[in-house]
Amino acid sequence: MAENSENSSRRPTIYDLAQIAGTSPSAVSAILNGTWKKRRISAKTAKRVTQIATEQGYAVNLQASMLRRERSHIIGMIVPKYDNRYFGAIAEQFEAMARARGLFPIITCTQRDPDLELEAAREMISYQAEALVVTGATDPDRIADFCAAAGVNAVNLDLPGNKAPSIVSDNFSGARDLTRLILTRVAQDFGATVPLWFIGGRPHDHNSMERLRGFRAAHDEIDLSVPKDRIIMPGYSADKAAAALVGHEFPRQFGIFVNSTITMEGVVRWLSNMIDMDRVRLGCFDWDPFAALLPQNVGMARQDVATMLRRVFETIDEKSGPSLRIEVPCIMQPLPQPG
Amino acid sequence: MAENSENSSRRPTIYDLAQIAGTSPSAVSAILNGTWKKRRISAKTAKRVTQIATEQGYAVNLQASMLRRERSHIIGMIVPKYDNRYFGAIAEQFEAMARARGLFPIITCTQRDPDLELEAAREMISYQAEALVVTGATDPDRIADFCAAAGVNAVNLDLPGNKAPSIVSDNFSGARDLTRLILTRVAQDFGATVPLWFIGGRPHDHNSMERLRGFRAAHDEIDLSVPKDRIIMPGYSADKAAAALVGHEFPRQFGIFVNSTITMEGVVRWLSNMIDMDRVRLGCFDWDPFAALLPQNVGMARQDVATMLRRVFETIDEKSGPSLRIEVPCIMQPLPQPG
DNA sequence: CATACTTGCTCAATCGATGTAGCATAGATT
DNA sequence: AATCTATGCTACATCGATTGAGCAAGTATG
Repeated sequence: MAENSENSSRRPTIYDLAQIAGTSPSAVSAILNGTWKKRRISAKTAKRVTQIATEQGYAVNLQASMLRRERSHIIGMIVPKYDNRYFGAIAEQFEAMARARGLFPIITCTQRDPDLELEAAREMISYQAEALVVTGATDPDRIADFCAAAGVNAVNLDLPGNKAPSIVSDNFSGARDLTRLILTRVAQDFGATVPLWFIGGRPHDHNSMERLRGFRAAHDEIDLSVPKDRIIMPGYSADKAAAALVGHEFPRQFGIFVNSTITMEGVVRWLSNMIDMDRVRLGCFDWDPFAALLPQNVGMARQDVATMLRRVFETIDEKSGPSLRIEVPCIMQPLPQPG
Repeated sequence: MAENSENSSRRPTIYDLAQIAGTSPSAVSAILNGTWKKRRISAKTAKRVTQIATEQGYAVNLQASMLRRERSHIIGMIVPKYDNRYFGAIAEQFEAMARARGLFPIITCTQRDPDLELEAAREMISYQAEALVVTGATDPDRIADFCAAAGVNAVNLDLPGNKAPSIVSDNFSGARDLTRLILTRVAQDFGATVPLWFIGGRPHDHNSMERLRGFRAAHDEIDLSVPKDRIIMPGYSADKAAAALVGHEFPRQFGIFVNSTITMEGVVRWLSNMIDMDRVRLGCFDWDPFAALLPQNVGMARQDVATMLRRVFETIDEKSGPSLRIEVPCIMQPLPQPG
């Protein structure tokens, strides 16, 4: 319908519309941004200009508008990957919540590359983002420093930092509860109270450390000690997990704590080469709908994305200090025995 | 490190830097955007200004820069969801490819809401996006019209339209090949050459129609006719698929064509309530790493995201007409029998 | 009839970066 | 000495939208 009549090459501006309507650019601007009543423009003129704007396929130049207004309403988010449900849910819900607050969300996926993370932050600041949510950054403090220098509000999500407020899952409690569940199910199904294996993650990664602490706490509660060689931390990737498992000896029946859904892919791949897959019970930190359907899976610690994001927006609104650290409990999803 | 010394409230501009450095804003601009050699600014001045810019935590105001330059280098993408690997891969690879071409990618997730789709397109155009990739839109033509009126290049991805060039998977061939594979495996494992069930999708959705055509073609090849009640299209969602399956009667052994990974979730949920899950063989259009590990799954038709996106960028560069329709073959991933 | 108020607009400065045109000085060439 | 060239900058208009200030014409009030 909307037809850019003659000079179809360039986008129309308020000056073009003003010329066509026989009014001033100021009037057009006021009409199109809704301040026309306050500025005492007649309804008749308003209607005419609006009509012309539609005909010409006009869209404000937000570059110019924001330059003048000195408010961008842009909120940026940095995400490492889109390859699991957790970050997918974060991105999706962040967008919806930002929009609901009248903000324009910009999300960038930085592939866990520290330089790309900084580059993305710099770009978002250049686009006049008013706040930045830094999710799962490998080096959150560098980004926070950079934001602070530019006077932009930053919040860490998922991985904590020291230079900006941080919202993270309660990895300790989540891992402890999940470990308890796996221990219980191993005891029930295999009739043995024995230490579990821990697979995935990096030994110096904050989240892995907290989860390992929870894993240990659940064992300590029932006076089990975990042999060192049962902690296998070759990174999160599926390939590394699968490779690491191949080199290990396992008893006839055993339980595994899987540190992420990505790691879980590797574990399941390895598992599928077993003759008897019923030898294993496992639980996974984080949630995936297919992983939830695996018969060996006794439960998943699902991170509470909605609550975390609510805290993120609160933190931004309150302009909290860098010492703030909020831990959001995970939602335990015990899985029923199939069949 | 970078410390915004006194007036930490507002971001420094080239005028602030010029004042501190004792030069003109023009010089600062030239130095910071790299054109200073051409403009015969001395290396000494350049070094000094760069230093000051870093100290002050300066970042260009791209709003102002783009307004002046009249080129934004922004490329927008509209995506329906982030809840499966296909759209996750699209978003991730689109970002990487856009960046590699010196463009700034903006992605928005529109939740399959036609109004939100149009709203997002309008917003991206207002941000001076130079091109728009419209992925899986419910109403691509409305968006294409809108883009055309604003003089913005649009390309449809995944779902085709008539008002802009479209890049889609070759759903027909992918579905036909997948159907062949399931039929073969059903024959091998169950010793019977019988028509399959088709589950998921909407009867008037382009992709579903094409896949159903492929499904039928593979049956026709071997002179099998598909009874009407074996085509179950209650939408893509997992819940609807699970609910639809519950009401059906199935023989002792049978095969299913699953129309998407989301649908697959519902199918597997339903499956997990079966006493004997080995009664079924299934194949799924689209790919998911966990779904690939299910023992009943004989293969997946993985959409070739990298190739599709390459075609998208080519199409944008060549400013192709609305009649262009490119079909990209799927990658068949037959799955080995586990154990 | 003069003054005040209302209505319906227009003018012009402004946001920050860019780039063309041009100016001043130093050194080289005729 | 006069001209030319190179070097190293500065001045200013510009991109499009916004907004405080203000103007002109009409209506109401004293």
